[in-house]
Amino acid sequence: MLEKKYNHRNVEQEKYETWKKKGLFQSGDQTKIPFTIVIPPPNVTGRLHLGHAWDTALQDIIIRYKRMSGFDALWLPGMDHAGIATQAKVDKKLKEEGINPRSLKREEWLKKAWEWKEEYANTIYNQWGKLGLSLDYNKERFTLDEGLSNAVRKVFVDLYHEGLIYRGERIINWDPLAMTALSNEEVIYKDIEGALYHIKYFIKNKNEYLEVATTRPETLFGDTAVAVNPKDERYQKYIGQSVILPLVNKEIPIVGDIHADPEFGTGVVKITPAHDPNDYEVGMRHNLSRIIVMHPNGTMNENAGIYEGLDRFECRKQVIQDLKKQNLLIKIENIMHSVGHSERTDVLVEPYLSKQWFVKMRPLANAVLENQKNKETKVNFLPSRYEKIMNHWMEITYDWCISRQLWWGHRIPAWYKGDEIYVGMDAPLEEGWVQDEDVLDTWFSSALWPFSTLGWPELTEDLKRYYPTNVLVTGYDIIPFWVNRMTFQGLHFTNQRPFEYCMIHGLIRDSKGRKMSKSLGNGVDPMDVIDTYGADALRYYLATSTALGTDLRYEEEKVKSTWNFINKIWNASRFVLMNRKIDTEIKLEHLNDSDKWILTHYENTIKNVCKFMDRYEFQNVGTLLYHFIWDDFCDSYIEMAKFSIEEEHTKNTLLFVLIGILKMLHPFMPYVTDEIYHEIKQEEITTSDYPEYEKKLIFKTEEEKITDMLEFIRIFRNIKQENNMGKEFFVSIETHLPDIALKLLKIEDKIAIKKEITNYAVVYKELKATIYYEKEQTKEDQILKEKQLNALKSSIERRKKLLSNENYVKKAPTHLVEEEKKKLLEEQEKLANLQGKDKNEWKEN
RNA sequence: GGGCGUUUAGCUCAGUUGGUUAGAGCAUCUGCCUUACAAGCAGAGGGUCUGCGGUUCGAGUCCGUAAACGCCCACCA
Repeated sequence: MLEKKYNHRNVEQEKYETWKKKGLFQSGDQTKIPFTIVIPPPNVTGRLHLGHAWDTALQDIIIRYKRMSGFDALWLPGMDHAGIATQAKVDKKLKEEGINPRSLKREEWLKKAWEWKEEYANTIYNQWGKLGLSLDYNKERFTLDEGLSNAVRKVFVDLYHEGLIYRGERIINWDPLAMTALSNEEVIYKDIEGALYHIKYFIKNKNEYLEVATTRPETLFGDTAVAVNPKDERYQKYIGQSVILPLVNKEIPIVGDIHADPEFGTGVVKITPAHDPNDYEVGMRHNLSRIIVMHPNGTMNENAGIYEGLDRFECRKQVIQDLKKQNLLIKIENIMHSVGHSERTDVLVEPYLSKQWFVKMRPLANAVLENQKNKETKVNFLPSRYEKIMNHWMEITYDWCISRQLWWGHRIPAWYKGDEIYVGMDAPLEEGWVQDEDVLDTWFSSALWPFSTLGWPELTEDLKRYYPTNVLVTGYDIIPFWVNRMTFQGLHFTNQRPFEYCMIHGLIRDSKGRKMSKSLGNGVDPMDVIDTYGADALRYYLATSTALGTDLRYEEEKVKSTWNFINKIWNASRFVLMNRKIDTEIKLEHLNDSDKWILTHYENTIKNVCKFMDRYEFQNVGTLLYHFIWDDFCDSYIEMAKFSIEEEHTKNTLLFVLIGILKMLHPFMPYVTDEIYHEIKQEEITTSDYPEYEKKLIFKTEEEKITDMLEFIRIFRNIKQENNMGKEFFVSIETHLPDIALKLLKIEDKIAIKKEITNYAVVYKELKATIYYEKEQTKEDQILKEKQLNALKSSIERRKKLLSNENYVKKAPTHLVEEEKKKLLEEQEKLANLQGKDKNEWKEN
């Protein structure tokens, strides 16, 4: 028997290990149709946050539903090595231990990194377990494991030979703290306060100067020209002449280039080809030399002369001071401008000329755009608007910088010998080749995740069976990093979309709508929530509280009320089990009206729940189940069942419906449903069959009868309560009322013959009764009655008007018109009835 | 500059292809310890669905327009 109180800790304890031992999450039943989800591999950088809990809860709900619906469900787990993020954490830890991470040999450092990985992977296993995720651990992968590394090399080598990967010197985004190149996606633009420094660049041999405005004066050591717009009448005459670069006293040309916008600043722009992407282009057009002025760590190099060694921002201060001294600084204009920051380290990104590896994006992106036009083969986004995000990215994307100056990652399979380059799966056999020191962007391997995890490039049984995957679940913030890249790599290498559907959820915010972040300290640890309310409550809350694709404000109150809901289920189950006839099969026979009523509601619930489950609209599922369980099953049916609890049909109906409820709830609340289900059956609910809609359990007539009766009861109670009746009243029943109504209303001993005292009519459809109440009617009572009458009258008026509208009668669906007519008649009768009573009263008074 | 989203009860959110008098949770008010549950039961109050215009017999829902808030992308000397 279930414990008296629902205790989530007791319920959830140790269950997960049992499930795993029993192999409930294993895929592979060849007799079934496969259904696959690959988990978005969490980074091995730390603990899972609420966003992970949400993301994985959604996936677990889908996979459990599919498993119960007869699919060979595979939910493939795994983790991501998370190159730059993990390396930063490992370095930080080493520094805390007093070790300079760069003083270690690569192999030594990697050993430390693997130790870190093991530790954090264990944390994540633990958290997955707490969340109750039905992952098939037999298929688990890690982005750095051998198979996946092989897939990464294969992709690199193939793209290289197809001309879609190349090595070149370009302006890239440089992170001076992590000392690595970044992709565009890893740069976060933030509006910060800055300044536009207006500097005099004197024209050679003249006492004239051009006013150059720049936000980064420290880069002037790399200036190799100044540019003006060739159409700018102010400066045309200077094109071809030279200016003297301040502080450096070097002569550099004045060029005419459309990049200079006459409207912006002074219309004169300094050109620093090695430190700005636009300047790089200008430099190419005018054949300018490229001077790098910084070391990789953001300090100035030898090209900065006396400023060598200074940090870039320190140098900026010095340069400004020195320009001021030489009277070369015209003014400092404070501006707000957006500046790129490194996603991981948050330092200002430095545009930097550097030799890196790139993926040539245009052909790959075009293939995606083409494929999205084909309804049969495209990736379907849920909600569909997110497709535009991907398509837009595909339209504007440019080459992807994939090399990273890190140790933690897939080493680039390129070897150099002098000027020769060799790219291949393995090192060349001859001596003298040196492998590229760099590793690949972590997203390069994640981009292959849906197929590399299934054994690609080998054509394995798993790949054939489970690929393409059915649905990918992730947040909208990950679309550019991951979804887009999986899509083009999947198309290119497997000729198929990597997933049929891409289900997008939002971000978790705090109750004030702010992003959860470490700096704000408003983060919520899902493990704390689980400890307080249980994983079941958290999962149900996360999955059902918001529509697909929109953000979620975390509110503890709501988790708490979900806990109450589970407690309700727990208690209802206790009631059913207490009254259970042991060891009998459930046979739905000799049903009474209320049995038929709940069965009808139950079947309709199944039908609608399945509809919404299939569309992944869990919010709607939540609403349906909540209403059905709490209102219909608990508050209505169980209350009715109490009057026939000794009868077999009642016991059977209770148990039958409870089983279905547990099954429908199971994907959302695996723990508590498992616990209760085991009290009923020996089998596992996880692998049991999902309820199916059965039309033969729909009883329209009885359903209507009980629904009307319940509504009648509600009206009756309302009148009693509104008039503060207490127990001093009598009732005359004027039409047939089911016995159960008398029982529910507790009026079996109050039936009386008509009395000429204060009375109230209770009318609903065919059901009528009059309550006699031995109390003088007060003014308030009369006002109340008047109010009721007026509401009724206006409703009748509304219906009359509607029905007299020819267009409505002609064009609206017939059943609606009929319904209107019926309601009108009912209300008119009710009005007549009420007014009749009123007349009596007024005669009395 | 381009695009997207949101705006519904005090708060957080639902609202299917347009169809009675717009729903839920929490909060509020009233009455109840009724033997599954007081973390509960029974009942109630609370909304000009952001504004304006249009289509329609009928608009929270479709179209146009404006505003507020938020997000994404691009540019930024």
